[in-house]
Amino acid sequence: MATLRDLVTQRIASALDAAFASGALVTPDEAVLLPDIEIARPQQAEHGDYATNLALQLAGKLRKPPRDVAAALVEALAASADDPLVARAEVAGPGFVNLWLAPAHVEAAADAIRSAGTQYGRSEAEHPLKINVEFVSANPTGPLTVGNARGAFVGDLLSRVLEAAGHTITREYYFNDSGSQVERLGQSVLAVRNGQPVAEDGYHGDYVKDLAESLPADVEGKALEDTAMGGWIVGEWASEQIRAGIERSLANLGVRFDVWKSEGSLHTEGWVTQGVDRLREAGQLYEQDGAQWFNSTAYGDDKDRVVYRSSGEPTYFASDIGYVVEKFSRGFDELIYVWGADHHGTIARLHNAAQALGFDPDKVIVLLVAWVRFVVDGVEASMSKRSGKFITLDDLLAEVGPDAARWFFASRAPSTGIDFDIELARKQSSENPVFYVQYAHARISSILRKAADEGLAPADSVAGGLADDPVALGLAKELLTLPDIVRDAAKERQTQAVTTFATELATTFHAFYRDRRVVDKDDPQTSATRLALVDATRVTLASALGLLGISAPESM
RNA sequence: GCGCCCGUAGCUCAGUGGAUAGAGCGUCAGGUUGCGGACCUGAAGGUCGUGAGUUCGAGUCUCGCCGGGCGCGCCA
Repeated sequence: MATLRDLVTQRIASALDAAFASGALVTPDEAVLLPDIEIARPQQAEHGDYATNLALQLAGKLRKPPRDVAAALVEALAASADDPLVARAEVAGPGFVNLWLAPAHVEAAADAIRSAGTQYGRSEAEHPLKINVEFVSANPTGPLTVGNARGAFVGDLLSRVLEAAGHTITREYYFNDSGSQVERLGQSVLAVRNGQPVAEDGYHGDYVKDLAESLPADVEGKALEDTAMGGWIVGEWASEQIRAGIERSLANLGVRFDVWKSEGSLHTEGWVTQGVDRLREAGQLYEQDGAQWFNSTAYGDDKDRVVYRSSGEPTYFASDIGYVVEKFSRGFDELIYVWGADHHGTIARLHNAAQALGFDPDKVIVLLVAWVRFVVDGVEASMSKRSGKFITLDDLLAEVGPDAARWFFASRAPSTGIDFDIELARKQSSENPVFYVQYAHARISSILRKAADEGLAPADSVAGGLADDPVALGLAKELLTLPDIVRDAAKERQTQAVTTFATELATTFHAFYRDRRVVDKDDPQTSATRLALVDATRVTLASALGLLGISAPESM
């Protein structure tokens, strides 16, 4: 389904064709490559509902003053009051063409919002993709911290936006259940259970004590005292307990994963071997000092990378290679990795390996999420699972709730660092803009209840009811931009624009509410139209919030 | 040393190359004989780190510099 911006853009494109056909615009002797038509919503109302800089871009190529080109475009648009889409067009400034939408179109589109319901804002993708989004992927050696959790927010929000833009998403959690850290975890749990001190490089958090207390006398039928493998056995057990706990924490946040993939399974299922074999067949694998190296420098890396150590053990990178092969074997068009910024040094080798494996490296997309620093009383505090000092996702959700937490992360670019002060978060949560938006939704719900009590109902259609009221028309126009906002967000792979939209829409609604009486028994016809408009606003707010996984309360 | 990220109002942050750079919080001054005051109106507050360049037009693109962060392992 075409968005409003699509419709206006198409309209300008046909006007441009008409201008050339009529001779109003003429190309010089040589061929002219026409620019893509871009339109934007101007900041100022007097600049129209949409504006295009097409004439400015075309002027040089056509060797004609920008305002003359703009005038030819306006002429070709031949907009008039009874035009179905564009009611007015004019030349402005250095050569902008400003457009005003036809009220009848706005009214019809506002009606469509209400019939779309919670699906409003979603659109079909021109090229729907099957996308794998891998995120969080924190190893299960301790609860999720606020730092890990940022990836959970970013990954889930991104997935939601991509889904709304018409793509099919698989949410995936990748974890390592077989490394030496698992053994260390097991030894730490055993030490606590046996009343012994935990090794310096072990795990010290309170959760280790909890695990020790719930540790059964034997795991998988193996008594723990009489085996040198106790660390491993207990480690695997503890790791799974923690993984299940992480899954519960994420569920509290409203994040669910379609696939939990362990690194070990990539080996046992043969994907790593298959991937490395393909590199060897491609002639990009060689042996040196007893180790197997990937020829990453051939693709621009600053050094080659070890795949199998001289001990014969595979590296983490070997697993990555196998994982790329495994993921593409499931038919994904794109792989998105949400990684902590500290992993940026490994992006090049991943891309290079994908290319050497015969995949399009542009389909392997790594999004970096900046650090979250843990600040106490304005001073940075260390946060590590080993030391046991950290704020968990559960702590955060207990303090501020999932809605405020989601909004907090959704409204910031993933690439900017965050100093996270839990005291400040607690204090500010009541001032979180999310409540401002939710309040607008609750207020509308209340208005609709009040209207029903008084025997008033929203009109089936607002047709003919908005044109004469600039305040109502302005609100309606704002509702219509959500699908374009969502589509852009998916394209940019960022979600801030959705929170900005929701905040601005709430502001516009509150102003409308101040200036226009909605429930009015003395004027039932106007009241019915306004109730319909307000209901469309409610749907739009609920959609924008729902898109971010945030609730839209009927009262608060 | 090399690479990546960041630098916008007092604070936290938005800002697809476009017209007069915005929001929330904070500060100050106001607003309710009508539908939710978790609201609204107004004011103060900016050399967009800095210097060049590209462009009709730069917070946005390119290069240099300054400041902060993170990487640079046969760790994960």
